[in-house]
Amino acid sequence: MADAAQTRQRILDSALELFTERGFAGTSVADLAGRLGTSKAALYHHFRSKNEILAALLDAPTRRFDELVTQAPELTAEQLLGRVVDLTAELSAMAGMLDGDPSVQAAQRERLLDRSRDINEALTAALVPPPGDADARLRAHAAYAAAKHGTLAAVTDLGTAELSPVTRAALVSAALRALHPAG
Amino acid sequence: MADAAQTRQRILDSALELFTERGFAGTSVADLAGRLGTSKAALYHHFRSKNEILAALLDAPTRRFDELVTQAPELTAEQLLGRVVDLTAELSAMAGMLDGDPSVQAAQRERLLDRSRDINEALTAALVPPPGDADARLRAHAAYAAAKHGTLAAVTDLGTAELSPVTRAALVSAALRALHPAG
DNA sequence: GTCTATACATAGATAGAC
DNA sequence: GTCTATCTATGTATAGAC
Repeated sequence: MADAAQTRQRILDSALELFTERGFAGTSVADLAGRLGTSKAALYHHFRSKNEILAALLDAPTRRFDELVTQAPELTAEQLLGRVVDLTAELSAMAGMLDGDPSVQAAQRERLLDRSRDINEALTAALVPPPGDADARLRAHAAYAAAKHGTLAAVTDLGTAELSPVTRAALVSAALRALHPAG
Repeated sequence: MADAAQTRQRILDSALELFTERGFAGTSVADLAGRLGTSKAALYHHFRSKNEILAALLDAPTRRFDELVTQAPELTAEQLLGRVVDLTAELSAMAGMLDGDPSVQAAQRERLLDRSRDINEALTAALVPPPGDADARLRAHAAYAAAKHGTLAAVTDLGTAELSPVTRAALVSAALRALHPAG
C-alpha cells in the first residue's frame, strides 16, 4: 500500500503522537501498531526495535540543536535567544518530549546518546559573558527557560507552531529582559 | 524493623527517585522493591497499586500549588512569581516529574485527577491584568516559565534546593522583567 | 509486616507463510 | 511488505505461610 520511506514516516508520526501522550515507556509496540492499523511484525520490518524508533525520532531535533550549539559563540544573546524560540516552535511537537520524559532520557542513556542536558548547558553557558559570575548564570538560566518554555506555552496557547513576527519578538524580548540585570 | 508510617515514607522516597530517573511507566514495582531491598508483596501491603504510590507522591505538591491558585488573585505579580520560585525550589525533586513525565499525566488522567495543566493555566492567567491582550498573555507565559524552569535549572546548577535570598531575588526579578513590557 | 511462590496479562521481539 | 502465531521475559497483582 505504500513504499518503505512513506510507511516509515507514518510510523514515526504515530510514534511521536503516542510518545507525547503517554510517554515512551508508557507506549507499547502494540499501541503503535493499533494506531497505525497494522501488525507489530510490520513495524519490526521497518525498525529493529522500539528504541530505534525513538532514536530516529530524536535524530533531527538533536542535530538542529547541536548546530545551534556550534554557532552559539558567534551569536549575540538576542540572536541566540531568537534561534531558541524559532527552533523550539518548529520542533514544539518534539521539544516537550525531548527533555520532558524521563524514560526518553533513560533510553538514550543506555545508548550513551543523551545530548539534551549537554545542549541546554552549552546554550545557557553561551549566554553568560566570559567572567560569568553566579548572578549572570542564574539570569542565563531564567532567560533560556523563558525562551524555551515560554515558547512551548505560547504554541500550546495559540494552537499553532507558526509564530507571527510580533509573537516571536515578544518572546525574544521577554527572554532578553530576563537576561539583563538593570531595568 | 519499622512501623508502617516510616516504611510508607521509605517507599515514597525511593519511588520519587526512580520515577524521576526512569519515569513512572519506566519504573516497575520490582525495580522499587529492589531499591528498597524488600519484596514486591511488601510494597503491596502498604499501597494498593503502583498508581496509588504515584497519587500519594503527588498529593502534597498538588495541594500546595492549589493553595497558591486560590491566593493568586490577591497577590501582586512580584509576590506571585516569588511564591512560584519558592514552591518550585521546595518541591524541585517533584516539580520536574509533576509536569514533565507524560506517563504521570496519563496515569492521573485515568483517575481524572490531572491538575497540573489547570494549575499552570490559572497561575499564568493571574499574571495578566483583566483586559489581557495577546501580548500580555505571552509575557505571562514567558515570566512563569522563567520563574519555574529557571528555578529548576538553578537548583540543578547549584546542587541545592535551598535558595539564598540573593538567588531568589535574582530569579524573581528576571521573571518580573520578562513580564513587563518596557525596559 | 514481610516473605516465597505464583497467577495472569502484556511486554518486546521473531518465525515463517503469503 | 504484511500477516498470524508464537516465544520468552517481564509486568502488576495476589495467595497464603511465617
